[in-house]
Amino acid sequence: MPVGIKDVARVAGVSAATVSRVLSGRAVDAVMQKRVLAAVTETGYRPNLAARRLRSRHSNTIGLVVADIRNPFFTAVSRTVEDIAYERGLRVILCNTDENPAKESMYLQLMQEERVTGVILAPTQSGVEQAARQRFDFPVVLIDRTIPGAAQDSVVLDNEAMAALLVHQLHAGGHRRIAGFFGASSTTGSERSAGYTKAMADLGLTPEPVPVAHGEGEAERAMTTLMNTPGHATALIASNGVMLTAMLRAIHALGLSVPQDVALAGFDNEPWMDLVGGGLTVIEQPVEEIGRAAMAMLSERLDHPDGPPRKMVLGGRCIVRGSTIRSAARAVSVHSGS
Amino acid sequence: MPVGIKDVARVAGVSAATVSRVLSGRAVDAVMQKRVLAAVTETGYRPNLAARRLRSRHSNTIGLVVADIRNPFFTAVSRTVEDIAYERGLRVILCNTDENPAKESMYLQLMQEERVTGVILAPTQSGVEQAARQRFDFPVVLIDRTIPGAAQDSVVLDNEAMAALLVHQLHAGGHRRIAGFFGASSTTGSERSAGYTKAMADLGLTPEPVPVAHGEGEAERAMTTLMNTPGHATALIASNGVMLTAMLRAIHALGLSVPQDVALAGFDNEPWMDLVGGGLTVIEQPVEEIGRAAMAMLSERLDHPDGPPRKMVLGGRCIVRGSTIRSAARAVSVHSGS
DNA sequence: ATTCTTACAGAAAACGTTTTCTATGCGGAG
DNA sequence: CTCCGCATAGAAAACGTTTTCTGTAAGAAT
Repeated sequence: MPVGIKDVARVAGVSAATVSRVLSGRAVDAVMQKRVLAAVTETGYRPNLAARRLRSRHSNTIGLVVADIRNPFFTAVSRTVEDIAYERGLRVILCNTDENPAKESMYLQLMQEERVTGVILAPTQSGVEQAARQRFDFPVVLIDRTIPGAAQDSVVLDNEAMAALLVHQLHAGGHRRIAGFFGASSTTGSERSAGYTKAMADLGLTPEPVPVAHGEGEAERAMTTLMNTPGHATALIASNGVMLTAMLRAIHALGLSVPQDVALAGFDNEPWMDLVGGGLTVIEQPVEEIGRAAMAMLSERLDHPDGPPRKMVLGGRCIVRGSTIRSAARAVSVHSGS
Repeated sequence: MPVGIKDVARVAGVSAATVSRVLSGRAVDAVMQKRVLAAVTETGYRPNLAARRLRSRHSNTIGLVVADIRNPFFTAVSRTVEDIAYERGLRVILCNTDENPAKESMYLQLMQEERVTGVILAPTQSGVEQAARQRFDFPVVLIDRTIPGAAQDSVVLDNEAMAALLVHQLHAGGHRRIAGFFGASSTTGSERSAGYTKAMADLGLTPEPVPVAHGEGEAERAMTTLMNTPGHATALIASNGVMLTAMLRAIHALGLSVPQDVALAGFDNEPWMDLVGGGLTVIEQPVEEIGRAAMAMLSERLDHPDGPPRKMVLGGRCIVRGSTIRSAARAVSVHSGS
C-alpha cells in the first residue's frame, strides 16, 4: 500500500497540485501549507523520485566517472564531490573505468540514459580524444586529465611544473641519474613525463622515462627490470601514488632501502608516507579543492551552457622529506642527528 | 530533440509496445526485431530510465551506505559491490554517514524515495538498534556491523576471535601489558573490544581497553595520553586500519618506533603495512568476499523475502609481521634512553 | 461602481516508458 | 469444415509526479 501524492491531497483536503507546490516550496496559503505538512507526516508520504524526474525532466543526479575508486586520489576527490552534491540535493552515480575505454563509453551512455544533470569525468588516455570533441547532452567537467583544445571544462594539476619540482628536488639532493616512471594510460602521465623530461634537459641531465602500463604488478615489474640493470639510476620519480607505493614495495622486495640505496619521490600524499624511507618526498594534490572546483564549474556551466570551455590549473604542494636526500649525506646526518 | 520509443516505433513501422518488447528481449518475430534494432541504431535511441522505473516499478538500483568511503576497508568493499552490481545491470548509490545517525536515517529515507531494490548498510552504533528492528520496504543486508537478533541479514567478520588472535600473537611475542584501542561508534569496535578483553582474561592478563570516538585526531590524542602515562603498556592493538595508521603516526610523532619502543597490531591490511615498523601484524579482512557475500544475500533475499534473517560470519587472515616481536635488547636501550 | 489585474487553487494534461487488454491470424483438433 | 486455442502485435491504460491551463475571488484603478 504505497502512499502517493494523491493520498496526501485527500487527507489534507486539497488538490495534488497544491501538495506538489507545498513540497517544492512555492507560494501557498499558510493554512493550507500547515494542513499539507500535517498530512505528509501523518501518511508518511515519501515522494517517488522516478516519477518526479520523469515529469520535471531533471534528474538531480550527477555522474562521477573515474579510473578506480581505490586510488586514494580518486577516493578523496569523490568524497568531496559527494559531500557537496548531497548538500545541494544531488545524487551521485559512481563508475570505475579501470582505464578501459570501452567501459568508459558504456558508462557515458548510461549517464545519457539516466538523463544526468552533469558529469565529472577522469577520462582514459584513448577516451579523452573522443570525449574532448564529443558534444554531450549534459555538461562534462574533466578532472585530472584533459587535452589542449578540449570542448569540455577541466580542472587539472600543473603537471609539468610539479614534475619539474620533483626533478629539481632530487637534483638538489645530489642526484644526477634520475629515472621517471609514468603511467601510459592517462594524459596526466604524459604531462608529468614531459615536465620531467624538460626539467632534466634544462639541468643538462639525460632523461630516463619509463612508461608503465595500467595493471596489477606492472610497476613492480618495470622496477625490478630497472634495478637489475647495472649502473642504474640513483633516484626515481613515480607518476602517482599507486605507482609510488608499488615501486617502494618492489624496492623492499629487492632487499634495498630508501633513501640509502635509491632515492624516491612522487605524486600524491597519503597518511603513511612520512613514516617510511625517512619520509617520502611527494607532490600533494589539492584533492578537496579539485572536487570543489569541479562542482563549481559544473554549476556555472549549467547556468551558462554556451560560454567557452574553461581550464583550471591548480598547483600542488611539494612536501620535502627524507627520501630525496642523497644516501651519503643522509647516512652522515643520521649518525650525528638522531 | 530527444528521441523516444515512439520515434523508434515510427521509424521501424511498428508499435511502441513492440519496441519495448524487443528491447527487453521478449519473444518477437525475427524480421520485426531486425527492423527495430536497425531503427534504434539509426535514431540513436537511449531509453529514459526514469520513465522505465516509474512504469515497471523497479529501480534496478541498490544503495550502499557506509561510514566513510576513505576508510580503505569500505573502499575495497564498495569496489567489489559496484563491480558485481554493474555486471547485473544495477546502479549503485553510495552514501557516507560519517558515523552520524542523523545522516544515516536521512540516507535511508532517500533510499525509500529512490525505491531502491535493496540496501547494503554498515550501520552506526546508535543506528543499528533502530535499523535492526525496523521493517524496510526493501531488503537490507548489514555489513561489518550487526547486533544479535537483528531482523536483517548480515555479513560480518568473526571479530571476537580475530581480536583474540592478535592478543595471543602479542602474548607469544613476549608482551604482557597490552592495551587495545577500539572505536566507540560501531558494534565492530565493541565486539573486538570484547574479544580482546576475554582473551586477556583467559591469559590471566589485565585488559586495558581504550574507547576512541570517531573523528579526526581522536586516536592520536588517546595515544599521546597513554604513552605519556608512566609504566604504560608495551603493546597496542588497533580496532581498524584507520586507527592503526593514526596510532602509528602518533608513535612516530612522539619520537618512538615500532617495535622497539612499543609493539603494534591491528585490523585491516593495506599495501604499505609491510614496509613500516618491521611490518605491521594485522588481521586482513576478506574484503572481496564480504562484498560478494553481501550481494549474494541481497539476491537471495529478493527471491525469498520471508525467510528468517541470516548471519554470515567470515574469518580473517592473521598476517604476522615484525611489529609484534618483542626485542629485549632494544627494550632496555629504550628504557635507559627515555 | 465597474472593470482590470493579480494571486492562488483545482482540473487536467503531460512526461516516456511498460503492461494489460484486445484483436487478428494461424494451426490443430474434433 | 468449423471451432477453439494460442501466439503475436497494436491500442490503450497506467505508473506518480509536475506543470500548464482554467476559473474564481479579492484588490486596484478608473
